[in-house]
Amino acid sequence: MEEFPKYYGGLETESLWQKRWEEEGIYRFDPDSSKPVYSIDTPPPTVSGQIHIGHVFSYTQAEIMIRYFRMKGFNIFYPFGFDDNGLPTERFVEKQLGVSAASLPREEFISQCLEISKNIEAQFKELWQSLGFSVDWDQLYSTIEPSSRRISQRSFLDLYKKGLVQKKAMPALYCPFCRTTVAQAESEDKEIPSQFVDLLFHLDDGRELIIATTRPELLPALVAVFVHPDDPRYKELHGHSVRSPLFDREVPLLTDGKVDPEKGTGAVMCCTFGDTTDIEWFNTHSLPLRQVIDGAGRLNELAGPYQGLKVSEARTKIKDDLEAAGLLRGRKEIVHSVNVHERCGKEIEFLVKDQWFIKILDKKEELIAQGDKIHWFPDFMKERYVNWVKDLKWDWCISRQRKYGVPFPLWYCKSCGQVVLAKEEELPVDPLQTLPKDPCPHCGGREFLPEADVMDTWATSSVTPQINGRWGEGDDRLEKIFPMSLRPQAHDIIRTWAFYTIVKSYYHHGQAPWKNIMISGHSLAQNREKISKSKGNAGVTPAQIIKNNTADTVRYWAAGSRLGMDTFFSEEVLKNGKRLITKLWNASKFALMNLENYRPGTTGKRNLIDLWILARLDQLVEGTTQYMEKYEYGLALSTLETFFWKDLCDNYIELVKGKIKEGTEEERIGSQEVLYKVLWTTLRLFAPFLPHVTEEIYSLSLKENEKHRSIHLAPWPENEGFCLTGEDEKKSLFLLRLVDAIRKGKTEKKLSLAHPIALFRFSSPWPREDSQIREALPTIFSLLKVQEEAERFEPDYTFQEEGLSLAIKWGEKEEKAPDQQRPL
RNA sequence: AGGCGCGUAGCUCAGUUGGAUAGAGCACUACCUUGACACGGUAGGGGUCGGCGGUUCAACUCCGCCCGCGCCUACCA
Repeated sequence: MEEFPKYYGGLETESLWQKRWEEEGIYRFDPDSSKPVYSIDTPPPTVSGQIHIGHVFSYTQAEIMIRYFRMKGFNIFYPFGFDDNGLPTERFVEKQLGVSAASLPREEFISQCLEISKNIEAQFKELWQSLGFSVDWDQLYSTIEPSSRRISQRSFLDLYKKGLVQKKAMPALYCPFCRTTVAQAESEDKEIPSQFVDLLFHLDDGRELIIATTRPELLPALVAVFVHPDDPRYKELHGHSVRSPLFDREVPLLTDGKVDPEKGTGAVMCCTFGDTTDIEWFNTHSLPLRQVIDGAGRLNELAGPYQGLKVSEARTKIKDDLEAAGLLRGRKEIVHSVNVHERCGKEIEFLVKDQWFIKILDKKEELIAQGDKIHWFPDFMKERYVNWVKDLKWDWCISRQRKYGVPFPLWYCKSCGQVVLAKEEELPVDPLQTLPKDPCPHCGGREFLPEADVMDTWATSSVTPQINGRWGEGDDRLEKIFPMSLRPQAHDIIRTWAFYTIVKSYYHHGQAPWKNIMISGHSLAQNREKISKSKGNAGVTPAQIIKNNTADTVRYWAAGSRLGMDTFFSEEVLKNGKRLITKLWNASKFALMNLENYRPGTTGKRNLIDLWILARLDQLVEGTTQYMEKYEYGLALSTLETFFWKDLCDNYIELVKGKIKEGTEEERIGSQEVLYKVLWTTLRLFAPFLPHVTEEIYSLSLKENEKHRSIHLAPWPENEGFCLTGEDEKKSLFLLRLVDAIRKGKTEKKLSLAHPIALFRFSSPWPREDSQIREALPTIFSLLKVQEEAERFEPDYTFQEEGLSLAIKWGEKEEKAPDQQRPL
């Protein structure tokens, strides 16, 4: 056994172990192993800015579980990846460089993206390593690398051949600022101040009609006016037409039950398009299309004199002109919530564009059924998935009018206009760079137009199981790892990563991508708000927090709440973690001191105290294992912590000291064997949570005997069937009560726990000469300095409760020699 | 407005299928340097379990309504 240092090395020790784990490759996936495979589909973080403590919270919880499964004997496939293409990365790079993508040539912009991504990815990897993550870094992937692009394009071709993706012109969410369409998942709500204005319209017979709107700039896009069919105010107007102010266009007055008579004046403008209701009416009432906003967010020729103005400029100008013409009858300041693009915060418009859509709306039932086949932890998170799918209003639009991303593998034939797909062997292909080798299969044409859009970033990051499984790349990796065992992620991305990945796996393979999904909560900022890049409330960086506290301490914090629950970042909890690590170090050090003359494997005589801790240990193994099986790492840890601190340190280790020092050889070996077993088991139970300190203790002590290369490759402890029942159990608990009672006596009399007890007697429900109790007494007397048991004496202190009474005569405290006193 | 979750000691959180005086850590009080650990130990104070009603022999736990907070979705006339 090596020398056990007085103090634990903390950060330095951690980085040494991180390096050794990596060098020795102990977390590598072994494709030839006969163990059952456990594969993890880790969400590739988006390269779009700095990582914050919330990411650490979520990823650490998963990592703890993965360490558990490794110890349970699984062959772990734990890859890591980065999602480094698409709009999020583009926006990030634009910000970093202070340029817009449009102002740079495509090639140059892409090479800038790649360079900046590489830097960020290096930082990510360093951070994960500094937390001791047991990732197999040989499996590292990025969603922009050629094989990922190929698989992403293969995914598109497969969907195309199955008729699950189609190009169609229909209203889509469009961000004029980013100049691209976006998916429903990329829009979010934002409270924005606005003005509700009353406009004066005239009916065809000259009567007046007031309509309230927040978007007067859409007047040139007016296609109808709606009222509620039962609204008495407007009953007589049914069938008439309405003339719009300023633009002098005549549109029909129609009725629809969706109109809320309470809102505004109960009469509504329907423009193409102001909101989702407009789209609905456009479809249900077959209205004409009048699109006045262009891709740059400016009004077009349909707006007449307002052509070229931005939406916001046009809004002001049109209001001013209406006012001047006496057609604006009222203004009301309001704050309303508006759909904005999550990446830039700018208002989203609905524009009709020719876009590629993956079919969702007519597959909702099947997609919900797939979600149902996955085990969700915690189970209620499934509701969020189901609700999201149920409420979807759009098919999944995957066209992005951007530069950096995976291109569509197709061209359009110039003569017949048909789609010409790339061939499997050409992938990955950039249609802007190359042309089809063969003539158009539809008409034999030889000239082609490339599809210039790129795919939505999620079109790529939704195929992570396929990327990890090298789908279609000519080996059997996919069969080995798919469906993947676990998807770990936070609850905010159920609607994106989880949803899209389920869609893709179901469409490609007819099954859900994972067996289990664990959904973690968020780490909240001090004011109970979600931490997010846009709010800038992330606080201290994770790297700094680890530096200040060690990785094991940060992991302890991350494990400190139940799965799925949001938690605060808390210095307090970090402090507790540090205390635990120190205690673990000290307790191990002391246990090992007491094991110095013990030969592992030998057995001796056990007393009731030994049997009690073994029984508690089995309960602990049972309890923590059950919690881990339910992904309740937090409950497992707190059970473990309570056992370690209360049962092991405060009681067993204290009690066993005397027996090991003063007992017979048989007694000594009996307790040493138990102590060894308890220490080894406890360390392994702590290992997934505190991988560094447990590895360090293990390597300094038990490794010599246990022989596993790392504690993390040792098996998770099993229940060995120890338990105390009947009288044995009652007697063991009695002995612990006896210890408590004596401690209480000393404390009440304000004496040191080491204060000698000159004379002592006690009574129990068992005969005086009960051998099991007798055997355990020297241990207790040694700890509490009981010098002599006596029948008759005048006590200084007595204590009595059900089944236990005792009497004590205090002894004289020995003065310590000055040289024995602890130096300051 | 709908969905999901949360509301337990001053703070951070446990309390698994309803069952005796509701738990832990921090903080607080008193005492104790005990042979690993004062980043320790022993004892103690502190809670109308968000509110109201219901089911039950029994409710922190189940049901209904309400209040507060968070997240997701909807609401742009």
